[in-house]
Amino acid sequence: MSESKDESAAPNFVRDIIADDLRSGKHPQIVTRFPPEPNGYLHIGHAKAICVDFGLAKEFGGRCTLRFDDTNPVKEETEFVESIKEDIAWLGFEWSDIRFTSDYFDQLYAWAEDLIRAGKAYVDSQSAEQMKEGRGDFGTPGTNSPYRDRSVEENLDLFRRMKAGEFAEGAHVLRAKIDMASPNMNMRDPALYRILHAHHHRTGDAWHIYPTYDYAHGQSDAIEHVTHSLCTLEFEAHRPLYEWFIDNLDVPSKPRQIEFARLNFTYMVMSKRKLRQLVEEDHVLGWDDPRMPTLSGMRRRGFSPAAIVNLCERVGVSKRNSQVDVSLLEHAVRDDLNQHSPRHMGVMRPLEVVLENFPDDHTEWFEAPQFPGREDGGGTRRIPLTKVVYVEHDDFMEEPVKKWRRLAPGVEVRLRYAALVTCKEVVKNDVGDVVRLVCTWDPEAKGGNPADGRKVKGTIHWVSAEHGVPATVRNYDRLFSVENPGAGETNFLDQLNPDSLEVLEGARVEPDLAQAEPGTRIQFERLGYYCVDPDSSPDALVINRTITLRDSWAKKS
RNA sequence: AGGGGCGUCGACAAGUGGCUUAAGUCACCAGGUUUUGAUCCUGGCAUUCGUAGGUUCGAAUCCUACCGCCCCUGCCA
Repeated sequence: MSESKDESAAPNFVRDIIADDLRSGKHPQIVTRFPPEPNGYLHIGHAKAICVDFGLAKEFGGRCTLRFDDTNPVKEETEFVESIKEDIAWLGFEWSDIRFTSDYFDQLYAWAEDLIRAGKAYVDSQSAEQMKEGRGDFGTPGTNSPYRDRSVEENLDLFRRMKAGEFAEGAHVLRAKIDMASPNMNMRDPALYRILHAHHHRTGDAWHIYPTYDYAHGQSDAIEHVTHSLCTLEFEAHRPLYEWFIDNLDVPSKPRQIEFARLNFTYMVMSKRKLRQLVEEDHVLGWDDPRMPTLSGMRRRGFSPAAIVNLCERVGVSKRNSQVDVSLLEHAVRDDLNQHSPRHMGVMRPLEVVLENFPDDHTEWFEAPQFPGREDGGGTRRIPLTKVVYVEHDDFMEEPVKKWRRLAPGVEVRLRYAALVTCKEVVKNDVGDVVRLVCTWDPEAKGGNPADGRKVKGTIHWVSAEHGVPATVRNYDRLFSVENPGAGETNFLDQLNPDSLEVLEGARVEPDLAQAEPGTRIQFERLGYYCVDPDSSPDALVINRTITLRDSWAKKS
């Protein structure tokens, strides 16, 4: 059991730390937490954090709590709480508890008074601008606030009145009394509480002061007995402060903060600001637009949770700022979909083919495996062949290039699983477009196996004109056309890929797809992986292309 | 400028003084199988670990200096 786990789990420094702590007996069991701020949708970057936080807890038999970091009522909404829960569950993880930092507001407040009584916090009445000036610079130490030496009594009185709502926003702020000359800016008397007369999504109007992230996070971890508080690199400089609170307060446990690099991909933007801009300025159709790197977008696109979890394991955990090649994501998606998506045929741009020697009004049925690669075929589906079929327009070339293995005048190809046909005639319209092919079929080669054993190189997909079901297919491609959207002086919006969405209204697909439920993931053979969109209905199929199959032929040409 | 991090193949990433004349994955290249030009299989792909010195019988791993990149001056998280 543990051996197979070791094989799949690549070593990383966080795993090492946890394993050491467990081995040494520092902790009998580990506790982690995933602490999203409920102010937006989760994206693929969060998926990595989820895999690390929940995944490591699961792997080592510990627990992970889901804690909404709701210390800023002006930015947070309940709507996001639900979508975050849905996304985590979709990825397959279970939280041991759901908590909110706001659950701890009373305790946090009590600790703040403790700090004041210990002479380690004070109410500053400077303006934000004055505080900024007093903070100094990277090179120069800050200066103490003129309010820094207020008495404990005065501080307590002021702080309580802040809490009671007696002051305007910005009038006062509670600060830790640490060191205005610290080379670490975070230690120059950081703010603990600010006055905010805002309605909180959970505590309503009960509070007029709210704790800052720095003041709330570590203590919340301590309350939950978190052993390993895993976060991203930008919090590294906050760790001394995190520890200062833990050391100066009577907290129930001593969590350890460990930072690791966030996940970035080529051809993507991940910042909340940019994602919001894409949605609000209508560059995409919403937060769950299949081109978005949000988990809801990827879900709608057809990415499977297993693919995303596998990807995170492949990417690993380190402290290096890095940007992962999207091809790694694409590989993870194809790898999982290849194993789990039943095969079907669908013609994106239909070209009519008439089998002239095929009996009129006749339907020939064939059985085709759902998973041709598997030994047992993974089950079968039935597909009808009729006199008129559609093939992919791209699969015909009047003047074939060298090494062409598809339809062309005089050439014989296989209609996958069904027949061998030879192109006899090309019919064009007034402007010279090919509108129809007249072919013959070999009645002796049912299923596509020639009686004489002759080699037929090309196999193409097709759909019966009579039985095929019309569908709208939405082909998605990467949202940006450059590896680093917005790098340097450029505006990322100028680098949107104009072809990120292509809508095909006239596709025809196998009849057994007519009743497919939204969310159904399939492969259209020779094309790619697809997923039935939520917009789909039995009389108006809408299918999203998740990702194409690899195509070494297209690459060559 | 001060502080905190990080630099191993095109992209991720193992490795923490000898079993490494540096794992694995993606990408890429070359073959094979194939009723998906898919999958699958095989082979190739860093004499070198940011650079320069040093310690050592022996260094990607230790020391020194230098170079580069990222983060930090919100009453955001």
